Amino acid sequence: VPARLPEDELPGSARWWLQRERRNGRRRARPNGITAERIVAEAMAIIDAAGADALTLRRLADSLGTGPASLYRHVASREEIVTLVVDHFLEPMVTRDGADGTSWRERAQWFATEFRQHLLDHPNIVPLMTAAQMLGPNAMAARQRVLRGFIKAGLDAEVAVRAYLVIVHFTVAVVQLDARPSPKTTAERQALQRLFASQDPDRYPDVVSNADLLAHHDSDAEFAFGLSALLYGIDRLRKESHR
Amino acid sequence: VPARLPEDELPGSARWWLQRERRNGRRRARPNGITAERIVAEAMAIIDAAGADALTLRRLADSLGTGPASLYRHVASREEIVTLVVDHFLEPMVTRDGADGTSWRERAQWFATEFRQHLLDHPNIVPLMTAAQMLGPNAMAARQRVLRGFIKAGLDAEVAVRAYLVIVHFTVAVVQLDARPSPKTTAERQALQRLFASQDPDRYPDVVSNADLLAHHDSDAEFAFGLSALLYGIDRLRKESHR
DNA sequence: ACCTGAACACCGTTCAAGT
DNA sequence: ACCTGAACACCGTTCAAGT
Repeated sequence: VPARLPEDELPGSARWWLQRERRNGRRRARPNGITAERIVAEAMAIIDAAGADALTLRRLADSLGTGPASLYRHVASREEIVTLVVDHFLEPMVTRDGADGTSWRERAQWFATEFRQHLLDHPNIVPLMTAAQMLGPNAMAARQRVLRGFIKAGLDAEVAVRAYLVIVHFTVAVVQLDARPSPKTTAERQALQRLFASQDPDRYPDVVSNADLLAHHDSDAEFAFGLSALLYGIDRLRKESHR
Repeated sequence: VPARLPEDELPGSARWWLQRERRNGRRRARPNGITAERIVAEAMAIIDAAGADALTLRRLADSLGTGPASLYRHVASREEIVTLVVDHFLEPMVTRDGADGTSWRERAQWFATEFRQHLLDHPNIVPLMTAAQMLGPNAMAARQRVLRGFIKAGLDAEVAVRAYLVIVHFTVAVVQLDARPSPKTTAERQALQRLFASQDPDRYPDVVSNADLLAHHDSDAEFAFGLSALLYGIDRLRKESHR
């Protein structure tokens, strides 16, 4: 069993990111073509293609034409690679933009929708977002972009921060619960409907009689509904704080 | 590499639960005191105490006084154990009740709050909820209880189902993103504040100037806010469908 | 017939030996 | 000084050998 670092030194924690510069100064000798960046990019490709479980240091090293031991010159652990992959994944959220010169609600709608789409485009990354705290450089840049947009559109800083947090959490959340192992193919939906319908009608009458509704739940609609409810709520908050 | 079952045979999927009875009929000889139930209860105890990563078949077998191979007489894989642990965890949600004879909003508030508290009481289980589809017997019973309550309180079946789904998803989601590896100790909060404050003020001015707000985000408040926004939204939905 | 010790095919990580 | 093959201490799972 490897000695465990103090909790807050875990890759991805605030302290870990804070000390990253110093650590990287020490490390990072002249490599033989392999860099942390190439490792992270390749790791993300493997995860995208085959899922997080398939990300093996042996397979990753293979893709890069070395042995697993060589990776440790650029990266401290598998956990660190995953942390860096999550930040790498967030990179497009920095540059993408639209919704300029519009209301904060339109901006929020745009941001949430584009973020959700990016998550849906990389379903194998989604489970990793749970453990991630989104404190890397790309996460910071994306955070700045969204906060700036909200503030420019007239939100108080405090409301902007709360709006940002609740929207990010809600979006990751809904995608997460929706991008679960069994994708909703027609066959899977039917199995789900059958499972609900086959329950004991004496014990679970409402599950049985609503089997269709429960099985055919539309995640796009749920996202749209939840988001609009949250934005509506934030708007009420905004009006209170303006008074 | 073990041959991979078809996707929908994965433990926890609708098909898997549907075929469980048949499968269990075949298995389940007279054991020597070890049962699937004892395995699941002990597995949950280990996860509660030491986290999901600590759930090792060797350690689990040790706790039960056997070798790892013996577990395979009662259970097909580690994955199956985890699936059963999640359903076992949901058991208290079946029996707990309050808020009888009240409005659907009070019931929803009660249910969401008690569910969140149960999740917060078992933080090491929370990450497992992501992959879980909550289709086991206890999940079914809890589903029935909540739907029944909503319908009794006057909601249409369709609105009740949507309300149930969005509340469950939102609750798991917010707890999930909040129960992340680094619990929010004072020290961790300070590190977080320092991280935001130490960003480049030219590139991330709004992150730097709002470091305090970003770091001191209150998850109880966020949950309360999000939930009330969702309930308000459902109420508008309800009024539309009643018209 | 039931149970399980020992083995198999993997892991992430370390470190001494090579260049 | 840098790099990495080989080894270490683990996994989940299987199966032949024991009772």
